[in-house]
Amino acid sequence: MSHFGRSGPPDIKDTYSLLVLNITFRTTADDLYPLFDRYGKVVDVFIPRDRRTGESRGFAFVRYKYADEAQKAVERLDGRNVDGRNIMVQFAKYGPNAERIHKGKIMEVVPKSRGRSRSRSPRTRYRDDYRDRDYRRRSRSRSRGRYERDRHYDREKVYYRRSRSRSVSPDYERGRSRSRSFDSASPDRRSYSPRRSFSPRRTPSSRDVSPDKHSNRGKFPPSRSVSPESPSPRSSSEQD
DNA sequence: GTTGAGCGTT
Repeated sequence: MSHFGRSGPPDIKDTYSLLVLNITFRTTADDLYPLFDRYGKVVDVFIPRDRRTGESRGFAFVRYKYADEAQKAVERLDGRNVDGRNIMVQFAKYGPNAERIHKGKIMEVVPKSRGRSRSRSPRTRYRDDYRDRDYRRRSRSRSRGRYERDRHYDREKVYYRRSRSRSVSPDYERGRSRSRSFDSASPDRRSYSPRRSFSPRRTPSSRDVSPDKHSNRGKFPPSRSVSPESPSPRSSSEQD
C-alpha cells in the first residue's frame, strides 16, 4: 500500500483528483501521500513519469475520497514548502471527477436530468488532447537542456557521425519527430511500409497510389493551383 | 548530476 499507480487506478468511483505542481523532481508519491493524507482520505497518489527516462515530470495527482477534504488540502497544501520547493495544489482538469469539477470549482451533485455535458464538443477536445500530449512530451526542460548541451559538447561529433553515415540511431529524436507526424497524419501508411524493405509478395498497393495521384484531388481551384511559384501573393500585399 | 510550464496510468 505504499506504492501507488503501479497498475492504473485501483478503484475510482467517487474520488476527486488534485493536481500538484511545482514539486521537486525527487518527490515521490509516497512522500506526498502522508502530506495529503493528513487533511483527508487519500485514495490514490499518482505521479506521471517520463517513458524514456522514467523520471518524475514535476507534478503529481492526488485523489481524495471526498471533495471537501480535497478542497481543504488545496487551501492548506497550496503554496506549502515541500522538499525545499513551494508546491501548488489545485483541482485537476481532466480525470474521472472532472465532470463534477468546473474550472477548479467543485460542483455539487447534479442530477442526470440535465445534459449540459452535450453542450461541449468532444471531437475538438479529443484532437486537442492528443496534440497537447505529444507537444508536451517532446518539449520539456530536460529535453531542451540535453539538446543544447549535446550541441555544445558533441556538436562536432554529431556532425561527423551524421556526415559519415545515418546508421546512428537517435531514438529520442526520431521518436519525437515522427510522433506528431505519422501518428496523427497517416497511420495506415506506416503499416504498408514500415521499412524500406521490399515486400515478398506483390501487394496491389500501386493501385492505391495510381488513382490517387492521377486523380490529384481537385480541392483547390485552378486559380491557385496554376501558380505554384506564388504560394501566397496575398501575404505580400496584405498583412494580417 | 542538470531543468521548472503544466494536467494522469492498465
